[in-house]
Amino acid sequence: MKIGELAKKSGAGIETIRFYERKGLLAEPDRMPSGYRQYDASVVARLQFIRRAKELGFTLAEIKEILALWFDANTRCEHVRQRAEQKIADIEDKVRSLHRMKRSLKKVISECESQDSIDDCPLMKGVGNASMHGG
Amino acid sequence: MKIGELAKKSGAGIETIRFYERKGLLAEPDRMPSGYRQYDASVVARLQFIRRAKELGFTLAEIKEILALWFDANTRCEHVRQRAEQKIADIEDKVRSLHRMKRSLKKVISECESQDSIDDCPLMKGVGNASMHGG
DNA sequence: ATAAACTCCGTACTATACTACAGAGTCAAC
DNA sequence: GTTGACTCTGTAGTATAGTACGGAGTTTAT
Repeated sequence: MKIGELAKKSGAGIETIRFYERKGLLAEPDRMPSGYRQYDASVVARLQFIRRAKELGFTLAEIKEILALWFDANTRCEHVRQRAEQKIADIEDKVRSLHRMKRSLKKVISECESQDSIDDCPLMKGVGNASMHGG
Repeated sequence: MKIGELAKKSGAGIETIRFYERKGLLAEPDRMPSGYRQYDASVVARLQFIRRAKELGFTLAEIKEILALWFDANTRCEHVRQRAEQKIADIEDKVRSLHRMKRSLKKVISECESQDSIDDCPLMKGVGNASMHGG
């Protein structure tokens, strides 16, 4: 498939795809005789993974690392394992924080109904109560 | 406390604190007669919350919204509830994706040991196997 | 009193992650 | 066989989120 179709299927822009290639997040694809880039279907999933990982707060540099883990696994096993375990720890950390945020937001909702005090949120413990209403 | 102490306690830079003020993530603080900004302890937690939320992939604009939820709760209840529920749904989505990533990374580790095939990852289903080894 | 450290405001610079040209070549349909 | 859509490379511009001055005034320690 050509770059335009890949862009459509993955939801990324054409320029973004070429940008990722320059940055090493996508391998340099085969070229047609004309010089046009030629992609196979797997790149769609790879681009969607990149997008999702970005939404989760990973930088392109980190995503590049994570992607590499899948393809280095056979080659430099022990080193890769350590990096993968570090990434898992990072992820578990993020999950815990998200759970805390979620619980706090639920509290907001229930207090919205009961008009109780609002500042016993674990993350937001007294998070500054200056007037932001309308900033 | 003055801005320098706040910076030290929160881990944010002085310039960053002023930047957040300009962006409306922090309320304009009281001033001393000299014009120096005067903060109370609660702002430390607020800044730490901002940092964590950033690591979780929220933009400053989103963080501003989330922060507002805690202080708008009394005023525009029903509207706030809906926004809070949307944020919770976003968060649950992020958590699910992180769990998937984690499971995939664990698989990498176990396959690292067993040398099995690597591409039955839910997110990474055949995520492009062009040679990235050394990019 | 005076030096060192801190703060003020405004502007300019940086890094990351795109996004948009310009000017040329290629392919697909009529 | 030409029009229009697509692609190429390279460079330049944008948005977000800071970060770093410059030149001034303020506070603290000696």
